[in-house]
Amino acid sequence: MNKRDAVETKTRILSTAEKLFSEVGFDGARVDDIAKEAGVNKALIYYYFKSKDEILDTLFSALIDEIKQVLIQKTVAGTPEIQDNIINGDYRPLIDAFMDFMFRKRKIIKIVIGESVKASTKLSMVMKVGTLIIDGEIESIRKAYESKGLHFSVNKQEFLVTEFFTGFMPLISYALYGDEWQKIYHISEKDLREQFYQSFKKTHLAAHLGE
Amino acid sequence: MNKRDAVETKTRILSTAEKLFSEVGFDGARVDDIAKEAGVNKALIYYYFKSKDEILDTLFSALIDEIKQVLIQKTVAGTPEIQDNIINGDYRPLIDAFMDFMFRKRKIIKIVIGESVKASTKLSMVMKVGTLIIDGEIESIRKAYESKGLHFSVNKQEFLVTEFFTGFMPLISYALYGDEWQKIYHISEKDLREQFYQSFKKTHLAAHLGE
Amino acid sequence: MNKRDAVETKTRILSTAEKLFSEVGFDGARVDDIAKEAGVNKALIYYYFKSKDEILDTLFSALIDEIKQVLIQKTVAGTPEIQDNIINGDYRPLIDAFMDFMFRKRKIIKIVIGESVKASTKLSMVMKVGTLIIDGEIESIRKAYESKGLHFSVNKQEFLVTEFFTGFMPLISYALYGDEWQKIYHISEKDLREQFYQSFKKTHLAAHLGE
Amino acid sequence: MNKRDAVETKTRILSTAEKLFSEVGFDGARVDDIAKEAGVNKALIYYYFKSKDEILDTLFSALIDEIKQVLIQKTVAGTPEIQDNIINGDYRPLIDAFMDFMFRKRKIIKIVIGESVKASTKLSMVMKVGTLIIDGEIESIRKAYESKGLHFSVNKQEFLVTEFFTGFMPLISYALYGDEWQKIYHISEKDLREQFYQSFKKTHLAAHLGE
DNA sequence: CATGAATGAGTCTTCATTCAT
DNA sequence: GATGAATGAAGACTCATTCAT
Repeated sequence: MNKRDAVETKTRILSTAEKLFSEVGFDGARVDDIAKEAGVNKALIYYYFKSKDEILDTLFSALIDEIKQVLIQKTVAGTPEIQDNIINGDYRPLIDAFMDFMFRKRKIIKIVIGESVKASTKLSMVMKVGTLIIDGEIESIRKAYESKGLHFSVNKQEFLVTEFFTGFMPLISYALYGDEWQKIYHISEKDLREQFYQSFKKTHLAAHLGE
Repeated sequence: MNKRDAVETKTRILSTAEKLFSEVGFDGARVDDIAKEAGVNKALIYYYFKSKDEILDTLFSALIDEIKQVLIQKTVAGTPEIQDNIINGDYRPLIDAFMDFMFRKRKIIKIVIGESVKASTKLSMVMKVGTLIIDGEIESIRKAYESKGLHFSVNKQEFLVTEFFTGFMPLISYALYGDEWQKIYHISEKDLREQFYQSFKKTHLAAHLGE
Repeated sequence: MNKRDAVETKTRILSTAEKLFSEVGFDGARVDDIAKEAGVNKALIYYYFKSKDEILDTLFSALIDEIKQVLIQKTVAGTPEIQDNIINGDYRPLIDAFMDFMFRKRKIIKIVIGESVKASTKLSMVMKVGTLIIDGEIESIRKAYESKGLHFSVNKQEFLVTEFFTGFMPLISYALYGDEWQKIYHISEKDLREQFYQSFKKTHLAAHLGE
Repeated sequence: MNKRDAVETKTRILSTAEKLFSEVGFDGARVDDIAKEAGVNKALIYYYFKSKDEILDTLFSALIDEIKQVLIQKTVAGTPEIQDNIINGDYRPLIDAFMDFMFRKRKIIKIVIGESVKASTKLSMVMKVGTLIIDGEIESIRKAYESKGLHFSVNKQEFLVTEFFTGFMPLISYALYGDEWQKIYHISEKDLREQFYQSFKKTHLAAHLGE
């Protein structure tokens, strides 16, 4: 096997683990099953990863890296258009980008949430990621304002609470329960997302606008 | 041992299980530890419950029962005062009652969320409970309106999406991460709750008022 | 409960145990199940019997007692008619009595055989019972002969081997597998028994006659 | 470890299980003890076998395979000499081969009988094996006759009953209780076998000859 | 006699992890 | 890189038996 194959093998292990962790939880997933479903020998998993925990850590790190990437791309390093939209209160493109990302990553998000509710966890990944995103958001908005010569100030603590509980968590919830909602109410992802966006707009975003 | 003791023993097992499940997750909790911490013989747990799963089911059922109880008490069967408040858009007492309940029940709520994100779960408890609560809410509001000879109508699907994702889930999030937030930001429960309420008011509740 | 009921309760426990032991083996049977099926409290079983083993011992003792009873009644203490038959080589009534008994007792016989094949068992019940019966048989034949002023002599060891392996064990086998044979070959107990008797007659009994 | 070792390990587990099952019964045997006595890690047993039951099944299958092998070798595919013997009514070599086999396999035969008397067992192994052997026997005799231009006919049902209860079961009994008999009556295997053969000859085989 | 509650000592089975090749 | 074999440490669940009333 050449390097490309090796990388591919490791990736296959990771995505299989992601799938299984999201389906049955981290504790519920068996390394045996990951091996079987990934089509590799179990010992090989331990060749690539020191432990089952390290697989999870790798997935988490990758998630955080991607989030940073998306944040930078979609906000801070966003096009002048995006920045205009933000100032004009048209968050639609931003939210859409975010929802795309979240929906695509819903498997690992489920894992993160599943792990975060265990009290044993040190600093919950959710708060870690939430704070990360919100900080990025603040920065992005500030930058947008500044690029127009405007000033943006905010009560950090108040802002955080609002963003985390009424902005970030609803979006996360969409990633967690969107699938199920579609099934129960026989609604397409597109339609549900539109409904969600309307709700989000008239609640969370309305507050943004109002400020 | 008389009947009272037996009931007490079973209750002790249940609350110990609730505690451990919430701390390390359902899979992470050991029946041995539940027994040890509850001060009972392990076999006794299996005398009262067919399996570890049945302990969880019992906790879930009890939660749902309590929620129904609270709902009825605080809304549909509420005092005229409560009903007046609803019509006047003063949801504070209602929300407070709810947050009290949720904060008190945060241990089991964490378990529910932890289990709900596993795809294997049939109909996620969260959606079950969420729908239950929202239906109760609708009924309560309708009843409040009708008692004043007013009419209350709502687009059910739209209402559900809004209530679930931007109303129910933020409240759940408060139960999930309130503790951690307090620790990280060195803020008391009372203060955090006030902040949360203000955020909730200017986002979710504002939409209610606006309708 | 008066004494009659108490006896009845104990009997019910015994017959339920006999049934379960024969169905799933001694090890496979649960005291819990005996209690449930007998409709008594589990602790009550321990009031009547010191242990699960003692239930088995009681069943075994009762079996041996009954065998002795039957033997005496049907052979040694048999009517002159029976004794005539024996001398004339007409074992039919004797064999019939025996098969009746065995078929009726097939449940406990299954238990005895099941236990006897465990090497750990001290002296196998089977050999104990087998020897008991064969000794009785010898005595009965001798007595029949003597009552007619005839003499009956036998090479004990040779007789024992023949009686045990080609006489006693086929009869036991009938008790063990008669039920199943009926089911598989769709044959009534009456017909199977007739076939068995013919086979037994032309093999084992023929040798008796020939002597 | 190479493949040869692996096979050897699995075999060791099987023969240890066979030994223990025959000593204390299937239910009485502990997987822990099998592991300890086979000198392997307990988990390794579950690497090779899905469950304790599967160990038993494997032993049973192997027994049936061996029986088929012996049958073919000793009868249908037997030498002309063997076939001559059968026609001449000299079953000694055949019976000897059979008794050798049975005595060698007495451990697993005890297990089979022990399990077969449990009503829960589907189609009792004993009847399965018994029928298998008897069918093979019929075939072998028929073939011997035909090779000499002779005709062999038989009433199947009658033949089966005779062979099973007065031929097969006494032989089985010898495997079950031969050991014990030797101990009780202080007789060598060789002598007991001779006695058994004489008894078998003048009962079961005499009927064969007479036909 | 009778019972619900309680227990100690297993018993099978699982699982993350490692070893030898 | 890759694999079949092997292992230590638990884990859920069971069961005969006893206790208190």
